[in-house]
Amino acid sequence: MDRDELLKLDNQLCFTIYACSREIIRIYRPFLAELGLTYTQYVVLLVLWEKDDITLKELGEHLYLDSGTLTPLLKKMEAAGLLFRQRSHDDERHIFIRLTEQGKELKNAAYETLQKAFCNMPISMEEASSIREQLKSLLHRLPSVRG
Amino acid sequence: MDRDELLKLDNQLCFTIYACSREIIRIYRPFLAELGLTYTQYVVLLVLWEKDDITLKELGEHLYLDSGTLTPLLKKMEAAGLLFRQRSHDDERHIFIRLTEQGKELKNAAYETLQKAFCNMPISMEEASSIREQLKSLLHRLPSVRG
DNA sequence: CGCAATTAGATTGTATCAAATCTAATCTGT
DNA sequence: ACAGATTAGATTTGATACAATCTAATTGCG
Repeated sequence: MDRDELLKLDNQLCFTIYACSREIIRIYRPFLAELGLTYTQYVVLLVLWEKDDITLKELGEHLYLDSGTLTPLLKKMEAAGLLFRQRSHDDERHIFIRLTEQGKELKNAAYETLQKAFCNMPISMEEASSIREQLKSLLHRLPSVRG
Repeated sequence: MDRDELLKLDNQLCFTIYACSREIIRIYRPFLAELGLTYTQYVVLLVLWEKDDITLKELGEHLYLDSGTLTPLLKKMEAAGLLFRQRSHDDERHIFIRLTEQGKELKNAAYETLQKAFCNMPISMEEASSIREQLKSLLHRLPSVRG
């Protein structure tokens, strides 16, 4: 590909993914607002609903986020009554994150809300699934700072 | 799909795109730093290298970004000597963005740098192109605040 | 043991993003 | 002409992201 072609916005996979990410989150935003959640708070809960009582580090590995992002986010969610942050007795360097009852309860409302949000997405389950698997394959191949 | 399946992080197209976006930008970051650019500054230049002398609004339409993001970004790039911001004489509500010679020059270095960056991506041109077209198709179907 | 290296998390500073609001300029219908 | 609606940008505020740096705790090894 020549210079001008390679540098066209339209030919950039990275930009397409970047733009898609922001536009999809924009669509989710009003639905998540009904739950009182931001998008990042929502994905934190997705992890905890699957596996509760994990360390901040493990949470960050699932989400590809570091402590600089998670620490203030989790403090806000703790203040909102969604979860607890508790240092490990064995090794005080670890912080364990546990859902409150309220945090666990929210899963039901989230399920209803997310179904509505998905209906607003002009894409079939099959197409979504196909693109998702292709991107997951790419994501797992990418060199990571987390090894 | 039942409740637990639907709410699994692994089954979320939106999260996969969101994580991919950040991880790819992370890979680009050190390469762009060689050019003295952040990722957002780089995509602004991609647009201007294709079509110079456009309004802030048109720039925002290409990038899916609004003035709240672009105004401070463009002021920083103006201060860095990459572009000029100039109000239209005909309609002073419009700001035209024009590259400086330095801004135009940077395209050559960016081409070299981006080739290097792409070599670091564990993906073939064909696969990248295929995923890109699928995501562009989705992106163009999404309802937009910009109509 | 005792010290260097490692590790987890917190903090700080910079750079996005986006919703809401504001100002100035232009357009529209009568 | 002119009031009301629309439009383009700027500003403000709040929420991420992330690199770099710091602190405290733990581990590895001679």
